[in-house]
Amino acid sequence: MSQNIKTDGTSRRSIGARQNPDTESAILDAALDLLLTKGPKGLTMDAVARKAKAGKATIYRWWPTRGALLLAIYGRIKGPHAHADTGQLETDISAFFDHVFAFWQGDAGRVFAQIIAQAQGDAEVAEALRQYRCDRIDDWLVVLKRADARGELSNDIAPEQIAEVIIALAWQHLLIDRLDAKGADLARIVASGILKGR
Amino acid sequence: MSQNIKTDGTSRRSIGARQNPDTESAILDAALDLLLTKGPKGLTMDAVARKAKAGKATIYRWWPTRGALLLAIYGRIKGPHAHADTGQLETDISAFFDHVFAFWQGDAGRVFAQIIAQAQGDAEVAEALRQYRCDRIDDWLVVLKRADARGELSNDIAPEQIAEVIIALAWQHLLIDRLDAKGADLARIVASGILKGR
DNA sequence: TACCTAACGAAACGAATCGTTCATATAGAT
DNA sequence: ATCTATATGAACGATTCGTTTCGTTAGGTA
Repeated sequence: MSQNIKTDGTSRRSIGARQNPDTESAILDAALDLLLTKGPKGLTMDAVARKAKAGKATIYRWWPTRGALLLAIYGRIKGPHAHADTGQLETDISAFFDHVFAFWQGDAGRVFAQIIAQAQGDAEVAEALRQYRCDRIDDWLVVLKRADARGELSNDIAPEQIAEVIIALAWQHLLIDRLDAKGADLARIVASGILKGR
Repeated sequence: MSQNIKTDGTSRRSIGARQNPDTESAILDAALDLLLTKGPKGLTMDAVARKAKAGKATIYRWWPTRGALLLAIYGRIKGPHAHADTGQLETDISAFFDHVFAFWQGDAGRVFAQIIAQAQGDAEVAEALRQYRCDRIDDWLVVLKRADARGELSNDIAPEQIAEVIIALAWQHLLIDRLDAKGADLARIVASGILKGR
């Protein structure tokens, strides 16, 4: 029996038959703050609703699962994925590592790590992560095509594989909290390989 | 008020003032089975206790957290980490990828992925994972020392970095469910690099 | 032999979270 | 003016959490 609906004007109200942007902001802000301050176990639907002063029904209407909420949070904080074009592949790679590590040292790193974690048991998040990774690989293919036009690439390695190695190294450093690595060190080994001579 | 203690003899009982190995086995078996069949969300303390016909107090006594339980499960199913010695570094690396991917395609892969996931919010698991990774790097340093003695290694890449790249690639394929990759393809790019010439 | 101690299964506890449902309000759309 | 869709607080039953208590079992010690 619910009969006491406050009409004091301080709470957000419906703005009609459409999503209230203020409500969306409040919910995602609350979710991000809870994740960063209380950790992944603090990101509960109840806590988000309390902090955002929203109804759980509203949250479940737009983000039916914890995974959907995580993806929305990351989509809100991630910026564009601009790759430097230094004219040389190795320095492009080095710049990428430095840039992404700096980005991840802010809020985004913890959020993205949680998405990877959530993907290990949530098919929806796993698929979204797979797609996101493919997009980032495509970004690299552009850079690699430029490098190939300059004659930098070895002929017997597929560009997709090169991109996968770069991404694997980036994820690894995120997952084990080693975002202080030097991009140049990582770029050198990727570019030159480990064998003496060719 | 608990007053009905079954004494039918079918349940495990205390074997005195020491841990009952049968109880340990039953609990870890139940936990592993739940993780594999019901997924990470199915691995609850209550469910483990029910399936193992054990008291929750017993579980919490030996494995106070979910993370501790995960680590115990993995410790129970992982085998020794023997590295092939083919006389050539690239084929050693290739054999490693094929071996670990085959191993992870069994139960161990899902368990290890869950450990990585749990580490993104559980300091105890994170520390255990970090230590485990260091041990695997040390394994590789032995292999790399052999390769260096054969004159295979480039001088300007630290062996630790080589091992880190190999492990990063292995984790990446586990986390995105790409354990069907060919070890030879991964080994080639690690060994030879991507640049034309040296 | 007679205690002491610790592990064990079972049950129950309060707290927290889950996902859902309900009634009521709000306001755009028709 | 009516219809439709959204936003909200409140409450629900179910589940899990971590802890505690109880009675039982058996090794260790004196």
